[in-house]
Amino acid sequence: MRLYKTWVETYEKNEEIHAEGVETRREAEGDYDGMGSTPIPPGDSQAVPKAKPKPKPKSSAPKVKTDEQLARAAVVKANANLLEISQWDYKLANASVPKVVRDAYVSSMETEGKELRDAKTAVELALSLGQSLKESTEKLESANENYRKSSGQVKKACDHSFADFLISSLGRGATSCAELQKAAHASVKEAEANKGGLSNLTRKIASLGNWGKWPQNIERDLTVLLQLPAAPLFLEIPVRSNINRKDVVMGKLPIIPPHALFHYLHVSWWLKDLNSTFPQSSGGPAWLCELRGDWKWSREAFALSTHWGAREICHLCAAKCPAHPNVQQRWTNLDREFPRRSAVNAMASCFKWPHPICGLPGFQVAQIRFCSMHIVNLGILQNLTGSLISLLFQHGFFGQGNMENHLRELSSRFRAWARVTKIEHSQGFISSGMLHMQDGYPHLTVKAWNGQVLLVFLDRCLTALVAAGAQDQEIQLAHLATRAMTCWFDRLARFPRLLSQAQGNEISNFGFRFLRLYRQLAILSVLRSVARWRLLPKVHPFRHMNEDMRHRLYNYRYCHTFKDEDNVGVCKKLAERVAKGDLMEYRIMTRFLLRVGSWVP
DNA sequence: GCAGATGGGTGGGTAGCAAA
DNA sequence: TTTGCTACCCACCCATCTGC
Repeated sequence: MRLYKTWVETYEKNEEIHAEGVETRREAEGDYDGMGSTPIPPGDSQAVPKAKPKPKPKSSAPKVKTDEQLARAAVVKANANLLEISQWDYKLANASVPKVVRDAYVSSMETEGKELRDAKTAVELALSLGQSLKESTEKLESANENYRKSSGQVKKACDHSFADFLISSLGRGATSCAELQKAAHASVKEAEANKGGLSNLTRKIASLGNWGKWPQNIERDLTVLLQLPAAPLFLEIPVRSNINRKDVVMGKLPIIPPHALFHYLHVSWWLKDLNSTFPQSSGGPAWLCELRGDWKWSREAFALSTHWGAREICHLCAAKCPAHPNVQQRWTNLDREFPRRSAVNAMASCFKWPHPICGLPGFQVAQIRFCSMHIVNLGILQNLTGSLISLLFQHGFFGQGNMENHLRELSSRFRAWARVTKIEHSQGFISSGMLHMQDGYPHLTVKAWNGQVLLVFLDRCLTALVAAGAQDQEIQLAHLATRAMTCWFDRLARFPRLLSQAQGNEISNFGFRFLRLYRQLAILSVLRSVARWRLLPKVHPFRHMNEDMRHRLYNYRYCHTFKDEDNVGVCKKLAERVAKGDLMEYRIMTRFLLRVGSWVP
């Protein structure tokens, strides 16, 4: 949090200083009508002092609930208990509880369920007839309490959190199969000595390899116990030869297609036990929520006909390329909220051929998400920082000399600033090779996080430049755009996964403010014939991301691919653990998928 | 005395076969 | 089909040996 506190505190002051001039220019151009019916207020909305809420008078006695309120609470609790009762068979089966014991538990719970249903019916009857609820509510509460007491033992039988922890450790490469069995065996011994309880799954893990007698069989027995989620396919790919690392030979790479894995998690869970009382219409424990990846990956993986270079660039809306005759339809029209595609239109217009994922239950085109890291950090930000450095060089902020000297001075100051502010980064000295020209525009190639930190430093540089009296319009606009983007990153990191409406508005306001200012910078660069502030197609998905955060209230930090790329580290750990034979990749994949196979929600 | 080579022990497996 | 078992492999650790 230290990173963000460094600029948030000073944001309002700077915005107040510069916002007025910028807003006046914007209104004169008349090209911005805000986001739908919600215009972006000049300056920060927090600038308006809020009236202090009046302290509530303390009540002298706790509020007494009415009979009806008590009855409704008891009915809600009974409903939850009845739902839980309907799932015991499924849960016990997944906890590997023997069928005889399972049936006994389920039968016992069904008896409790009958008592609950009768008591609940009595309450509802009294409610409908307008009779006194006191007696029936007490009976229902008593039935709820009885169920709570008697379900305790069944809950214990389903609790295999220790076994899940062990298998999860194995799937992360943190332990070996033999260690897994030893830990489970030790738990069983301790539980027996102290007459404690243990889940059936932990006992089964402890019994692998004939209770550790044959350690070499443990992995085999574990694979049989947990079962692979799906049969893999083998792709033939060119790889370096193991013999001399120079020749290229064809190797077999095992994969499980995502739709096959999803089929296992969503469909086969209830197909494998049709007699289960688990509600079948809801499928297994998994549900398709989002498909994450960068734009290029999504285009190739889902055979999207819409992409940055196509006539229609977006699978979410009908935005057209800049050469389209209708100006309003072009993606460069950053002020416009394009209407989203209907499901039928998306299926007909966006896919070259139907991907198997399209046939999954619950699939929608909008679930193919844009990754904020690739769109912003590795796209817009690289052009923004490149242009900012170019602008600062032009004004001699980093002294005189050639480009190499400028970059060396920038790097020195940046690293010193990061040391003092204790912001971690891995950015070494920036060379001229990293600041290259892309289609004639400056473009800084740095890692995603380093770019984010560098942006904060460049914001500091612009603040100093403005404080020194720089009046140039480009500097003023660049300063505001940079500040808007840093605040956007701040809110992205600060806010939770599910946003409140106020949070959604706040973060999207910063996003739209950035787009508006960046577009003004792009126009200015054309008027001045200076190659800076390139408008990438990625600004269009950036607009969609902000629209989503405002309307759907979902923080885009939770659907970027930072974490997914960390899986490389997990795979590396697993690769170090498994045997290095011809089937090494297959073993890594099966070990990785053990977590999926063992996962019970 | 030190650094590198060597060899045995151990852990964690793989492959395969026969009995239950 | 599952389980018990044998033979074997490989990586790593650690003690010992060897050459400089």
